[in-house]
Amino acid sequence: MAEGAQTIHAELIAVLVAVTQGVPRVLTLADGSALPEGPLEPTHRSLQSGLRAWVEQQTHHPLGYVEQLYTFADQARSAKAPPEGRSISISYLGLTREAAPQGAISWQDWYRYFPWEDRRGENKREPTLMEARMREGLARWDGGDVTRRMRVASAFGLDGVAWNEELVLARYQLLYEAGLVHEAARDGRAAHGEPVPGTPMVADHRRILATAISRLRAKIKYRPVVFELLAESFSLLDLQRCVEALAGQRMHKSNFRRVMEGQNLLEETGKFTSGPGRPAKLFRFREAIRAERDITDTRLPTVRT
Amino acid sequence: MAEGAQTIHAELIAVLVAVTQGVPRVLTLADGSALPEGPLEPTHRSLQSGLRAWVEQQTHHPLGYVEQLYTFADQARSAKAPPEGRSISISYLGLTREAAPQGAISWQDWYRYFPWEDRRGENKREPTLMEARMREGLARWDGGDVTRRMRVASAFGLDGVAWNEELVLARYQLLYEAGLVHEAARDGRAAHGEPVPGTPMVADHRRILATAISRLRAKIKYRPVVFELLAESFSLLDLQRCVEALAGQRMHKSNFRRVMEGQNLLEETGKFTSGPGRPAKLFRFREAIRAERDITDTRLPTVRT
DNA sequence: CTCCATTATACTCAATTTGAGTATAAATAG
DNA sequence: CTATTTATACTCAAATTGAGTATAATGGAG
Repeated sequence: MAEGAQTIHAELIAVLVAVTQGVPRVLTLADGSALPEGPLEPTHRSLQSGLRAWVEQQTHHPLGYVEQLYTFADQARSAKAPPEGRSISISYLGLTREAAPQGAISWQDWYRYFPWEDRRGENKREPTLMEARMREGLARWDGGDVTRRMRVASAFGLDGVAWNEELVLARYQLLYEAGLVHEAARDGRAAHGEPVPGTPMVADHRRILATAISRLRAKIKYRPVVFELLAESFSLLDLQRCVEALAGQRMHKSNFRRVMEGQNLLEETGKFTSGPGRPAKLFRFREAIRAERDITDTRLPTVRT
Repeated sequence: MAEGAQTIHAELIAVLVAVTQGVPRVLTLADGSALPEGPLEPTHRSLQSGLRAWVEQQTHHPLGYVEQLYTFADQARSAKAPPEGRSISISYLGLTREAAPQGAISWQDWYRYFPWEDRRGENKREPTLMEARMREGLARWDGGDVTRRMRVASAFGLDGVAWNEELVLARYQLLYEAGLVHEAARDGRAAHGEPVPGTPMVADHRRILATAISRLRAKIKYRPVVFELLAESFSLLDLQRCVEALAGQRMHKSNFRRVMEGQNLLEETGKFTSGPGRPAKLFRFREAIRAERDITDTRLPTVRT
């Protein structure tokens, strides 16, 4: 940080999220191994508008909410960069609804990349087979070191620490350091056991995805952004299922209702669902909320049913 | 976002914060009108390490905590950029302790730029003269428009809405739109009254500072980062004063103690303060916490004494 | 040495918010 | 018309919060 400019190559990377029938999905290149990215065009007024334009052209669907995630410029990233310069990647999180993918892109269940992050199926708290294997590998890595052991415990909710669904990145990072994800082997790290299940991605894309999930899981707790993922009108259960899909955790039904209804975020449409069981009221988000998304608080109840 | 690279100029901008005797301060160029910035050097391994190196060289003081804030690339910013290309600015928030400034830099009270953000002095909730003037200007701007009026109310805590200290950026943005800060006039916006008190800064530096304050005020509530601003050992009152300085709000003493002591973040040093009044226990932050900053939760009590 | 101003620390208590249930209502499928 | 399914309404104890009051330990003034 002193004098002189240099040639720099800038790319945008997008993590586009949709939730379809209880499955949180992310837009990827066709085979699911990479996030969509492309160079920053001179024609774009701003980063945000550049990204918006590109996404809407690709997906033919409006992009509801966009948020900047992180900017990377490590030299490790500059493989594709000009010889003398370096490459900067600016990543974004975008919320949208799923549309038929065009061309070489496809929607993938994000838990495909992070199977351990989906805890909606768990009942009596018997660890899954996968969890058991993961713990073994991590234990082999900590090898009794107290600091390491504590990091593992607080990230994965062991030794009496509660599971925190926001720590997606911390968990991925730890698995990477322990050599338990494929990317670690690829980057030449020592492994401490079989890789944990979960599809790898190109370069650091899986880490970027983890960052996005962390951010989103945190954000839905205090800002009304979930509604960008839902249809125009929805029942309280639809809303709950959507939140649960993102958080990877089941929630208490009555409490969820109580919290949501007490916040003046929703208004009734006057219509009802049909189908098996008692019809549910359909709601929509109050339009004023959308305009003040950045200012309006939201609360969500915590875990389990 | 399609093909072709271009020449891009990248800069780092730092918002360095320290708290000295109840005053939150920010490192600026000597006259206080700009934040320190400089081009990204090819020698830096990563953005973060580049910033760290630069800051430590300038201030001769270690930089405790660093966090990326936001990356801008609006064409409005590219005045200094190469003719055909554009300029990207990556901004950072850093926490440190104040040291004698070297060369052309100086520490400034951040409330100098945002006088309305300091509400520690307020007692009976009679609006300040400044506040009254500000409200007038904002009312002139909303001109009865319901949406505008609501934005103002929720950002500034009017019409029964509670003041939210995190909305620093929203408030600055609103004042800018209403033409009530100097930068607005400079950029050729229509004014709706006298500019509100508060020193302007070059380009969008004041907005960046607002972003930093927002982030920091939010962060101290859930991550243990305050201790980067405190001396090695401190009393509970020192800690409280530091948090209050950042939040711009006074807090309830007993409740502050209760929350801080119930969290296992602190450990006693065995020493005590001296001076007027009963000596206070001196604490330090548990070292393990520093290592797991990104994982460990913190809670803070809310407002007022 | 005593009293006072000053700050620290310990308790108290009501109001609210949470977590976890149970009970009742309104549909559809056979 | 009965079982099944989902929605919605209540209940209740535990925990957390907001706002105080009471007591303890200093240094300084007289």
